[in-house]
Amino acid sequence: TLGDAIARTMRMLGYNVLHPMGWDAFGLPAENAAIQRGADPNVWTRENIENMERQVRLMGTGYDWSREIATCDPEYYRWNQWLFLRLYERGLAYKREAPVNWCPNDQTVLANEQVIDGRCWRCDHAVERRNLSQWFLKITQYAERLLGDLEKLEGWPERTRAMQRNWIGRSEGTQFSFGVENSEERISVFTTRVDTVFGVTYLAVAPEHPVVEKIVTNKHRSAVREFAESLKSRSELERTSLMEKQGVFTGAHALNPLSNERIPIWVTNYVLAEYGTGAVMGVPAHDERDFDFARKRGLPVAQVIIAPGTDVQAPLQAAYVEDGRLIASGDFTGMSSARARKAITDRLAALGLGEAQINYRFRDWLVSRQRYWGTPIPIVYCEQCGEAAVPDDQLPVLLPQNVPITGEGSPLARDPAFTNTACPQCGGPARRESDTMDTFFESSWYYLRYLDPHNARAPWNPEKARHWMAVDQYIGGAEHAVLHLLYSRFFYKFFHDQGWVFGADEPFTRLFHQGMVLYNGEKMSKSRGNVVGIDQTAETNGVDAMRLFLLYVTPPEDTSDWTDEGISGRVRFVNRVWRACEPFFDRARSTDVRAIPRVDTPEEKALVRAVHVAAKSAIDETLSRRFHYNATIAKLDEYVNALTALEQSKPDSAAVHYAVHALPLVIAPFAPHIAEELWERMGHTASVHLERCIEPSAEALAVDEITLVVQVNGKIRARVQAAPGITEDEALKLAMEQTGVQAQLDGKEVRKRIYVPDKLLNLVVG
RNA sequence: GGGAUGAUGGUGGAAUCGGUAGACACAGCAGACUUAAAAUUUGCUGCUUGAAAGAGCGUCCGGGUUCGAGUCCCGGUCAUCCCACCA
Repeated sequence: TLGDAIARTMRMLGYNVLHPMGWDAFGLPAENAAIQRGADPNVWTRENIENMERQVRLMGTGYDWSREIATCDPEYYRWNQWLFLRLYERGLAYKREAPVNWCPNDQTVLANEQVIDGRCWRCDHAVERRNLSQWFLKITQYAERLLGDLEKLEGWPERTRAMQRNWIGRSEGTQFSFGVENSEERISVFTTRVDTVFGVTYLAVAPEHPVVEKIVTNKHRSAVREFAESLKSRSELERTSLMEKQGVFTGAHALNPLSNERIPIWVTNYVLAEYGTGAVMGVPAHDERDFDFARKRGLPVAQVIIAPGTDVQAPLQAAYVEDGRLIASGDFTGMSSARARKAITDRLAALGLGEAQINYRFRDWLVSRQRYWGTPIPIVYCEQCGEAAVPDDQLPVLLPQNVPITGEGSPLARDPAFTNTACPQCGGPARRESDTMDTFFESSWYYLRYLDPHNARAPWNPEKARHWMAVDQYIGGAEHAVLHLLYSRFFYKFFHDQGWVFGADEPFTRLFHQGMVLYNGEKMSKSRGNVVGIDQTAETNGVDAMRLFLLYVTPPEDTSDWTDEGISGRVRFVNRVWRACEPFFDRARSTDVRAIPRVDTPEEKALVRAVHVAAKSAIDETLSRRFHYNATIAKLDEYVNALTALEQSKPDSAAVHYAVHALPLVIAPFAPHIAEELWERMGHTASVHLERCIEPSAEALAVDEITLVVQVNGKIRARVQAAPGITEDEALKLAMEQTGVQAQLDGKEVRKRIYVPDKLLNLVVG
């Protein structure tokens, strides 16, 4: 509804608006329906699209249906496969074994972005860690650009940019290695606080770290294994948030490369295998986690940083994590933390042991799924040639029909008709990849397909992208901040690098997050059984009243609550509009809506003004990209209230004629049905939606009289009516006549006067 | 722990630049119309005080800047969202 009101207003302002609609149709809901009711996902999805499209059309949304797309259509997903192969050719899609998120309920792996607080974004089931060989997209190669270009996205909400910044999680530090005593092994660590390196009293290593097996002493081997096993059975959720810091000694020691101190190596549960190097230097004096762990394990605390201005210290009661000045740090003693970080990194680099390093918290995007209802990944595995791409001329790799879906294991893997194929290189027997793509793959580029939806030779024509892109106004929920909106930026930058799109390398110039719609304070969902029957509500209240209500309850970025009482105000409004116009139906085209009528009385003048105030509000809210149509609709209320009132007393007034005939034009973007009906009944033959909107006129917006606020010492003491443009002296004269003002002045001297023309006069007295 | 955003009547909200706080609507109350109800319509509706005119208070709390603060600054509380044993 919001997008439609924007598109309609822009169109009536004379812009060429592309307002398309498509269906993100692959994904788990269809597959789950198949499991639960034995439905064919294909049929189920088509039925859903049909029903949703019917409802969207019912709401009077003016999409360009000739550009409609559905991602489950082979016409669409063949280009998914095509794009996947381009990424593959350029090394941006790769298969690798790695610890990944596994949802045991949905029986598939998930991207990190799809794990919310350790749970599956779809079914809320706790996610497990598994080592699996999976397809990834190298989004981390674009980390720096994805992060840096956030600054350029001034049309995006700050919170979304902050979320992406958080998610990318850049951190600058130093990576360097410790030698292991009596071993050739070295253990690399990453730290942002290399200035604390002389305070290292132990090394902490993740249990999965490959070095563990190599360095653990026989005496400690069984304890370490037992510890690692005990962690394996726990979900990531338990490991991170619910468990205390634990650890076991490996029996091995490392050597601090700068101090040559001998330090114990521990395996701990609080070091993550996937971040940084999987190993951390333990500095209890200057890191809260390390302090906590050292205390539990009786490890020494060695302070090497002191707060500026202090010198000797009692034993630390808590970690001192601030920057400061180095002590007991060899050559570096006395330096500030900032200087020391650079100097120590340089020294480590000179020794060939390390270097400055930038780490990102986010990982490559895991795109393969062990599910049926998605785009097949166009790769085959040949016994002779290994992994091979499906050639472009064999696309699309069609998703087979009538595959049994049980919810156990990958459906495609069990379908020999699908998996058995010939190797595109040697022609020998080969097996197709049975995983499908994450649905976010499709949704990362669909906006480009809208430009060229029926192109059979390419996903889109670059010249069309040159003409239309980037998207001027993107509307979507905030829940996609680190999913769809990040992936799309990545894809678009890739397309830009390939020369498939031009100009800015960002797909969405302006982004607006629309709030959710609640029903009586509850989230609408099928599982709660409280989805408002659109058909039924439309039946009782009318579509235009629904549209108006959705825009009116709350500013569009906020969560709105659908209440059955609330909509009655809009139903009344629509009825009032009709009643106000009804008497004019038979007086066809009696008024030129482009000519502002001459009026005599203040009431008539006020009505003409109300028309222009409302028209201006719609335009201002649109062009300012604020979209607070709730304020615009309030002004429509005032417009119609003024019209109804004057129609009672002076039904033949030129102002009433004007206001009646202008009304369809002003409400057209918000209540398109009644607007069209009224327009026709007033004798117009062409659609109101092809008209230009009413251009706000300064003359019509001008007022004859203003209310001047008179303050004494900043407190309001009187309000006086005056003509606009009144001079300060005249205003003062008027003000002094007011008894309330005189009482406050009480003969005191006016020290200062502040005059805001046509608004306010403030008298400051001693 | 870090980050972002917010807090205005019984309710949703308005006040876009520092200049009339509460527009507009919902709910409520009282009246008109009606046999009655619905619909429609008129009036009232931030709090305290007052018969009224009016006066005082009032935008989460405490400070500050300013002639003037819902709006700007500092400190705090609470709420929502994001990240988080990220080294």
